[in-house]
Amino acid sequence: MSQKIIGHGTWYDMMAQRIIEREKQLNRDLSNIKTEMGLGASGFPHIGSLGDAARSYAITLALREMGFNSELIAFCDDKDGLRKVPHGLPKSLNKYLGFPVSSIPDPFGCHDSYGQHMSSLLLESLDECQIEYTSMSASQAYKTGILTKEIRTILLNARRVGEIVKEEVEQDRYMEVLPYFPICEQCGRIYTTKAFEFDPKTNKVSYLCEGLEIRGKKIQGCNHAGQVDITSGKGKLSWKGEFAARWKALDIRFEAFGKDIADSVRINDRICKEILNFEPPSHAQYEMFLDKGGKKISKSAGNVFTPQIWFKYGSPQSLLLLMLKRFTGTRSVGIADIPAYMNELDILEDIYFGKKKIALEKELEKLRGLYEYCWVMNPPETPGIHIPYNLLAFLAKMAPKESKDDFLLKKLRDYKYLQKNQIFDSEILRRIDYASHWSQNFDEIKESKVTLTQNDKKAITDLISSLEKCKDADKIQNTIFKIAKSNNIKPTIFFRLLYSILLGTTHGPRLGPYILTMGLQNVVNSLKRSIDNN
RNA sequence: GGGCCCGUAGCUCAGCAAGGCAGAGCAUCGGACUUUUAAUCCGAGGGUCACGGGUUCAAUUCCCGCCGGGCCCGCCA
Repeated sequence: MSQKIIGHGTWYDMMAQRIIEREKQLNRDLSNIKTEMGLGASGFPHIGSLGDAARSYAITLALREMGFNSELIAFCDDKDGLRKVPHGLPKSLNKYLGFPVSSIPDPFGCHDSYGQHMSSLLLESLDECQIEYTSMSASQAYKTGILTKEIRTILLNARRVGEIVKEEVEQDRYMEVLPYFPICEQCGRIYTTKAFEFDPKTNKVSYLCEGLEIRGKKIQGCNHAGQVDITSGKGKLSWKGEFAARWKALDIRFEAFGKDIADSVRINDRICKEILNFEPPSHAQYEMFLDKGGKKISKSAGNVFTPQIWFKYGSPQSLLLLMLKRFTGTRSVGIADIPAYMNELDILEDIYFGKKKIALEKELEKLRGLYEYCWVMNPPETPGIHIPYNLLAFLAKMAPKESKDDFLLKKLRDYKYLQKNQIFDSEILRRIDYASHWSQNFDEIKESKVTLTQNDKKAITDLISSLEKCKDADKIQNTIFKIAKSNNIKPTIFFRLLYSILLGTTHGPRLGPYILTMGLQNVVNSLKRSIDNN
């Protein structure tokens, strides 16, 4: 009954404790507990890839909070072959299908290779979130030979590997083919080769470049028959085996994974244990992120929801909140959810700083912990100013282009979010930036046609002639009321009408000052147009 | 064929990996205030937590089953 709260009370703390217990039972060295994430480099990284990192890093943080050293290894799968040209990239890349992504030129011309371009996009987003990692890449690993011992063991036990694969997923392939893909020395492709013999004396694998069918599409091989030295870096293990090799060689103790590779992980666990004699790392399986249409967010499909897109509208912490608040469960996510996560982070911040009370201690600790994880354990010392996202987006939309900052400053002071003489700090500017992007892209003022009655038209005509005489805000404000009343229109209704014409919404900022900032003549023109259009 | 997730207020969902109060936002309705300002403030209604069993002093939460919706894998990675 008496429940002691573990760490910060989150799932990550519990998992970390479980890992420690397991490692202690296994009697393994705890001086540096490594977690790992794999990062794909064959397409634009989507937010799900960042989720993998966020969750593994949260475990690393939790382990550190418990007093252990821990390190996140970001392992870049840059020897994977290109299977499909991602949407939005030139068709000319088709000629590189089957090539390791690290040997394909960067179509953007800014990195050493296609693979490096893609993986750097994800690494940049990790930096943005202040996720610390030790970067490694497959090409580097195979070249420097850190996996050689494991590769040898796996190839020498290829028959057993084949049996495990068959037992787990009923796939026959590796009963005959070695779980190793040489890069064809003649055509440069990797998945087209079939490795059939390993000579432990020379470390050489014999292969035939016979081609491979992927998703119904055949990638042609060149029929070259050759040999490759496994220590040369000119080939790689199949995923069914490579994880295990990595885990052992790098001494990995935790790796989270998406359910799409659950089978591979299960197979690798067995290979790791039964063939490499190494207890596989602890695991946690998470669900895929779905886009709002319910389809898996895929690296090669169009309209990829990338971390970079998120950062346009929301903070890194809000993205981490999305990733960390729940571990299980399929998540549907779209750009439209960003404001909600921004607001939720503000609520968490209120809880963290005790501004908002939570009755249950367990609940309180968990939410405080979640907040700290979102800030990768470096939360701000003082709470920020919490301007609701929607309000900012709304104000940003309403603001006259020429004097946006003045307008926002005044409104935020009026609404008491800012003190009388307070000016924007970097935090508020950031929020304004997010909200402005939002309103520009998703809430554009529509040129909706407003239907006017004869009476409306008359009132507006009256307003036009009065406006031309007005010079100050209060006078304009009063004039609007007077005209509404003199035309037998309820002020509320009349205001709503004017907002519709001028802003395309039913409400907005105090009209007097707004009309002045917009420019009297502009307003008059706009009103005239609305009458003419009816 | 194998596996996973979801089902909670009219809507969107939180709560479930640590069993102990049925929750939030929006919407609806009522009231107050109003020279409009994501108007604001106060209040109300709304639930078989999909369904059936089990464990338990106690189950939305854990276990088994079942129905419905969705996803992943079954090439490669």
